[in-house]
Amino acid sequence: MENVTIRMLAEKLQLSTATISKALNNSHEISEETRKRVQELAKELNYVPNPYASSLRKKSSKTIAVVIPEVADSFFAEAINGIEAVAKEKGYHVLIYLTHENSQQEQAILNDFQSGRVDGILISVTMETAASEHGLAHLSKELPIVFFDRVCEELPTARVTTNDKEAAFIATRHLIERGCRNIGLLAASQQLSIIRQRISGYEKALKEAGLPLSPNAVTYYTNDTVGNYKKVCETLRQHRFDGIIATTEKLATSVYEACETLGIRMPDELKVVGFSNLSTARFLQPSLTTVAQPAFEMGKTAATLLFRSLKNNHFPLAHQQVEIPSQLVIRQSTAV
Amino acid sequence: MENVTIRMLAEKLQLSTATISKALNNSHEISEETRKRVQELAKELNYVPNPYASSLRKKSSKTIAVVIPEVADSFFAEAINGIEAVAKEKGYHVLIYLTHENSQQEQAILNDFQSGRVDGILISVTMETAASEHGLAHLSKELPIVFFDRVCEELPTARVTTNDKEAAFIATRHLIERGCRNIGLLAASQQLSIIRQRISGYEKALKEAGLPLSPNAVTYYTNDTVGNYKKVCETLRQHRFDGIIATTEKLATSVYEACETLGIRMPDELKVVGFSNLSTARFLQPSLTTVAQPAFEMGKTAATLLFRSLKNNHFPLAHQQVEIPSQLVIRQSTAV
DNA sequence: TTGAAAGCGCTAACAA
DNA sequence: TTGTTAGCGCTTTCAA
Repeated sequence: MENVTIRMLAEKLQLSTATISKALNNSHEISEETRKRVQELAKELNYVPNPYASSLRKKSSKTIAVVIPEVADSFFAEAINGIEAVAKEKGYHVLIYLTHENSQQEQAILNDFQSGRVDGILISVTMETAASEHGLAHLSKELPIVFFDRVCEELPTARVTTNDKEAAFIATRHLIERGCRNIGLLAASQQLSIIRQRISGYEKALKEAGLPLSPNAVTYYTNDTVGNYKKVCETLRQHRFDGIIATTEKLATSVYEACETLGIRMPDELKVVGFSNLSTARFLQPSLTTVAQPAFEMGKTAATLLFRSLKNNHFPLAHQQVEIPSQLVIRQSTAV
Repeated sequence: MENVTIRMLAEKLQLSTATISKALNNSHEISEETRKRVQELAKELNYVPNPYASSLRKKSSKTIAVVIPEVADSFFAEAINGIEAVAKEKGYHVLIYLTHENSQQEQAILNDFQSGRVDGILISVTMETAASEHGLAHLSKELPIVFFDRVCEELPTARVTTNDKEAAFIATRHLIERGCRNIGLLAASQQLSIIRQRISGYEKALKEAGLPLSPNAVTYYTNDTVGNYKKVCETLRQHRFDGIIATTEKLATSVYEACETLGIRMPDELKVVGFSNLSTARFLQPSLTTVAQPAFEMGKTAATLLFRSLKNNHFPLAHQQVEIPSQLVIRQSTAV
């Protein structure tokens, strides 16, 4: 069986393709009767419109891109859930692109979007991304872009984050309240503004408690899991911290691994808070006190903003800076 | 700046659009010189081809669909990684669709693919999917489809699974060796062939050990996390199993939760093996003995098969039944 | 309320 | 080696 086209419907019904098109799109220019006739035949012949013909003509693809560093991370996985929920509701399709924390790859992906392949972009940038030299600024003039979680602060477009600074502040204060006096912070990257926010919240808490801000208490990591693990070991060995803030899920896991290797007992010798959405956090040994980010909500909100802008050109994306608070979930890794 | 098209290049260079098109596609019909001229101008003007025009004309979209029940599951997340790696290498785009274990939604998604939106499909079906009454059979005549993990055995197309039966056999035997005599199996669904495989491996191990096959030792679950948790509690309370095989990651987590609630001590009172790719399995309390599925490899293999078929129509997809073995990783949840 | 016609940007026969 | 031409399937003026 040939693919059914609008032309075939037109011939069968002795109507023009224009009429068919309008009827299928429920145009009110069309009489109720013909509309019904057309739609019935369409259903009967199992007509499915060719999306690419439509996209070509309308210059819109009903497709958005989600660009993220990785998918095997419960934050991003949940965020995708949120995005997908909204996209499905709006009848949009979701292209997914992984950057693997590599800004070159990210760049290449973004370049492709010049083509009109997608109507809008949801992105959480890599640890290496520096917005300035980034095609992102250019792209944002052609397409609506919404950042979620890992934003570029320099770019005047919508951003959905959690309350990174305050969450880190609260987490650090919690450690202090639990008796920690020498608290280290494991940072994912110098580049990321959300990490800078977290550091700043951490510093604020130390200052308020009158604790010194030792020079090497903040250490930085890359995308190299094995290298990171080694560096965590090194850091823990050198500094003899009594408290740790791990700013990513993977780093939190590395702390468990390092403690196992080094024979450091949590929480007695080291108390740990992790930024993490791990569903297993409560079953870890010891259960992990987490800064639980509203991943699903963030994805959903970001997508909602994007679709609002897609629906209405004049929607001021640049003014949308949504912050959704995280929750400190206290467990055994910070027990006294 | 207007969008640069092939026509604009043609005018600037005083050539025909046909020549431009061929030059850009590195056709050998074109002289080296004009090819260079064209490509240079293209680069200079930052020409980006319109993918939808090309798709419409060529009837191929350089896009594949990945249809999965959920993304917040380490198996599927890793599988996506594998798929994405191959897709990126081949220059394909990846549309992602979540069915949320709902075969109606799955159906709706699959229906859309009649449109030619994608060139091929990678799918892991829902717990409810019954292949027979399923549009899948119909679709598979129009598009190459590769199943991974959750396959439809009835459909004559490529399948990538792990050695479900044997892995379950080994896992069960392991429990028996560790002294279990009353082993329950938590099954995700009656419908899924991979679950039936796992059950059959489990039964085989019991039989070989001369253990009875008690009627309610296999319990079935749905997509309702809360409901499942309750049912797990109920099951554990009623049966007083000394060993459990959890056939999905989520069910394994539910066992931890249920044990906590019921005050059952793992591994003393209950030994547990979970089919799971949780990166935190080794840090759980107790660390979880897992059947670790080769998720990344399975995704990669499935994608590779799909692309092979895309490249070569005559590639006999139906004969590709790849099985990649899982690994039993023994940890404290099955300690004596 | 319907239809004729043009065209979205590209590719592929076929001709030159 | 290059160009002419037609057309992928749809939407959208504009005219009837």
